[in-house]
Amino acid sequence: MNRVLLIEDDLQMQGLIKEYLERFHMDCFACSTPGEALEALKKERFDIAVLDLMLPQMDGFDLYKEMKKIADIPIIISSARGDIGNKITGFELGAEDFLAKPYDPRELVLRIEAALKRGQRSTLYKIGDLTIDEANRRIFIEDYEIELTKAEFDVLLALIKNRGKTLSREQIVALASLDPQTRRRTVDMHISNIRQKIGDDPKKPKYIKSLWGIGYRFE
Amino acid sequence: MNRVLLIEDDLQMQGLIKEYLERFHMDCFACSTPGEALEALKKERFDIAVLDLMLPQMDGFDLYKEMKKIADIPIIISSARGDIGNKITGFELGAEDFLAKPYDPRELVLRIEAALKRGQRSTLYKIGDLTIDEANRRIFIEDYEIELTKAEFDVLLALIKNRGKTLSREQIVALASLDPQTRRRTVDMHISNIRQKIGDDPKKPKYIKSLWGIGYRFE
DNA sequence: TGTTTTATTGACAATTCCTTGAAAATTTAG
DNA sequence: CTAAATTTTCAAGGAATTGTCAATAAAACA
Repeated sequence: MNRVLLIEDDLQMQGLIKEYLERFHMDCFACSTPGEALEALKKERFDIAVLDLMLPQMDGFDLYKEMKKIADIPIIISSARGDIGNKITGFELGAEDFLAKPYDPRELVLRIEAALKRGQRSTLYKIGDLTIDEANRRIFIEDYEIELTKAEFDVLLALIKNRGKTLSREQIVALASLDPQTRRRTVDMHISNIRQKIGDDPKKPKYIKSLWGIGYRFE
Repeated sequence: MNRVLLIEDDLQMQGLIKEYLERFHMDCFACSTPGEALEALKKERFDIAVLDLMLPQMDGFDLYKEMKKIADIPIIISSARGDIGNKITGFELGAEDFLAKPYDPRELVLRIEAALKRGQRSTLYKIGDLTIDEANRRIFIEDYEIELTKAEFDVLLALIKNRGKTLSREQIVALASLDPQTRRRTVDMHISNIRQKIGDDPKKPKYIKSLWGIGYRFE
């Protein structure tokens, strides 16, 4: 059962939404102040949060940031239309979704469901400075993105998924789903290009080690 | 019967619109000055208002705010195209809908009906200069509307809803609910057209990036 | 119906990537 | 230490992909 943290200062609205969410089999914890929200977030596990930006004690944007620090769950922002104005938008803030008030509770349910479904985030492999986002096919090195070609990405991913294991060139071709006719030298070339792009020196490699006469190994 | 408050200083236009609305079974109260408008709003109930921004005695934006204070009904703003310019858009102000003049009275009728039926307001995606109004299927770039075809809109929306994610052409077809038989090259063509219309250069794209051998990604 | 708009497709150029041979560098074996 | 084997890298050629024009088919519209 999905747990929803609802932050809404209008108590009437709060009750209505909570009722709705529960009718759709969601466990909803509702609160009306930033303090309560942060408290709850520290103590309990939530799958998603719905945050009304117009709160009294604390600026909604600050609360958003505080929440993200405590638990990195998707946050749907709601706000009276027009209040956002020239300021930063919910999306720019990184919100999962954005709803203008007044909204239909049914729509909120749909958006929560969509966000949770979407939120099946792709696997991240983090090794040293490297971060590999599998489904999105993106590579970062210390927060800077590195652009790899299709084959390079597939080779690197195969190595990382089998890190610690020594792979022959033939195995790499198979694991990376390259054209089965790919020659051994071509694999070398891909490795060379990858090393160059991620800044790995073949002589004293941090990531991809060459095993003389055998193949390569990621470590 | 729906009551419409029309604020329009061009008396000829005013008469035309009023006549149209009444033909479509709407009760229309027309006025040509801010004073009359506020007066009417205080005294009578309206379901929706249509406000022409170019009024003499008072700045249209101020009038908009005054009206919202008196009665929080949806307000459709009309304005000579281009007059909005760099300023705040009708949307940012919180307008229910926005019409560039000159407009077809029939379109106004449709939009009023849509606004009333909707009751709740549609989501806006704002990314950089782009604003996408999902329910109204309209796209704005720096407050100017861009016209996309159905397929183009659906493709762009799919990309935006999955921004940051790398999508194959097949995924785009599915996410945009295009004809499942749509060929890969057709997707390219849609992307090309979208890019041209939103002014995105494929060589150094601000919005839609091509991933060689993989697909596209919105960022 | 005829007219206009939109989607699709082929063609071609431009671009990017993969492959390959060979030279240079490195490692291993004798 | 020298020679052979292997890896690394360069650079060029060729293959595949993408961008876009223009023509056509399909669809929407009046």
